[in-house]
Amino acid sequence: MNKDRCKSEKGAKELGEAADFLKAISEANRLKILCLLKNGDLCVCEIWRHLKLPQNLVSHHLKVLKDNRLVAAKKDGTKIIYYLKRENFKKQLALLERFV
Amino acid sequence: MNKDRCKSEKGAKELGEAADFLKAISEANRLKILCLLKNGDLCVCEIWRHLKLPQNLVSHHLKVLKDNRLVAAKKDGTKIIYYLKRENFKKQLALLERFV
DNA sequence: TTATAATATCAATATTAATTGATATAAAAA
DNA sequence: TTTTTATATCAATTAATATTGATATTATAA
Repeated sequence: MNKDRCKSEKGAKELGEAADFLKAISEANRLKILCLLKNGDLCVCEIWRHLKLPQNLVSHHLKVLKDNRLVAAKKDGTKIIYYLKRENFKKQLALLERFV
Repeated sequence: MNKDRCKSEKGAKELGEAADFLKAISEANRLKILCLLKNGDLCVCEIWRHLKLPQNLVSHHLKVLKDNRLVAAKKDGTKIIYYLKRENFKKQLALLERFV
């Protein structure tokens, strides 16, 4: 069984979710953000410093990651600290592995 | 060491490659093609039958996968049989794991 | 040889995503 | 209170990708 996962209806939905996850991480700058956050939480200005992109573009990429629940943010005074949502990341990876 | 992979020059190049790989597989129909091919090699017309997309669009998606060396094709009479390049797939996955 | 089946390519359009520039918000510092 | 710092949002533009329709190619079958 499970041989036809990619043909079933349920499979089609999960396959779409897996594709969404992949879209979220398939951009070099976002991949770099994830990579940076692996080594510790960072505020936007630090991420911005590493990426060498306009600040609003960094905000945009962070939003994509946040909308996909791969990162989350917490307030620290005037700064916003971003951190990895490792468990969601793993969950998505596990879903992906059912297809490829 | 390796703590700063995502900050180095070399890291940047590999990160771009990882992103390309992810782009190639981050489309639901292509993901489905990969999934179908896991269960065995298929000619275009069979893939086409499963995907329910126009034939030329299927050809397009196959080309994207082929350009990224995730699948390859061999001739069998009038048919073209596509098959997974498992070793390349694994290689790309391994590269990805260095970042995330 | 002509017709058909299987596949690819090409140009045009549509859709989606990234980038830019300007502006808004909120907290902290002066 | 005014200014500055940190961040987000919004609208406009550009760039990338997917989709469509038409046509080319190649091998086989009639």
